[in-house]
Amino acid sequence: MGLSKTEQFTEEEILIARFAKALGHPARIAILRVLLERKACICGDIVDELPLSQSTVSQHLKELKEAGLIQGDIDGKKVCYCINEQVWKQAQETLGVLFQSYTACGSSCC
Amino acid sequence: MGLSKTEQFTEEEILIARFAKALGHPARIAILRVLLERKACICGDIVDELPLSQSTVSQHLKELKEAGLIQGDIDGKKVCYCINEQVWKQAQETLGVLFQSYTACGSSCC
DNA sequence: ATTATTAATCGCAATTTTACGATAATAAAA
DNA sequence: TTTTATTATCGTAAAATTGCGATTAATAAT
Repeated sequence: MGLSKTEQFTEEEILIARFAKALGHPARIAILRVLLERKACICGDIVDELPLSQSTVSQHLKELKEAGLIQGDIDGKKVCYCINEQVWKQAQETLGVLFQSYTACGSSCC
Repeated sequence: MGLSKTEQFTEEEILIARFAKALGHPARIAILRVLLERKACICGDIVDELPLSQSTVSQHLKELKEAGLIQGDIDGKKVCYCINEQVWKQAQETLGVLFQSYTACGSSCC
């Protein structure tokens, strides 16, 4: 059908998936890299850094913003985007916990 | 158009995005949790644990498998799935590096 | 006041994802 | 050998994603 039966899963599963989904496109990783690289946060020079149109980049920014990973503040006629520290760390934490919960199964699974 | 201009991005950006995308659905997080929980790896009892049909779960398993995060070995008429240690750690590493590359921008970005 | 610059949004098209039932395919059990 | 259990795959439908050009909105510059 196309839409997830989101209700059926735990809050944490949904949260982790939401963060991961936001990271699930090369363009958005590239955007985040630009934002991470320049400590001072940047505006729409991001567009110049990416091989995509302005509208497409804007849409990717929107998705990152909706996941909470970044925020954008208006500064004159430009908009300044940057990592949202709190949410970034939350994503780091929740995904980190998931990854760390793996303990090599010693012998022979599969 | 629907498909990413994947070629335009770096290998690493594509790799990270691929891992993240595989994690980008609550059902797949739930599946991984089942796999992580039971150290010994499990087969299609996963289906029983999820609020989705057999075919849907099978498809999610396929996507996790294609991303390399899990593997499935045939055991009689059952199939035993488990985390792929190597790839799991690679995903942990690459995503970890991304998250850690954030250094709080001290003063006032945005 | 008019003109440029910047960024968001709208509308559209192609593709992908999500989901399911039904159908294969495979192997164990009877 | 026929039946049963397990899992993958096919076909289909709805919805979401990706992408772009064109338009709008808002601010700065002239």
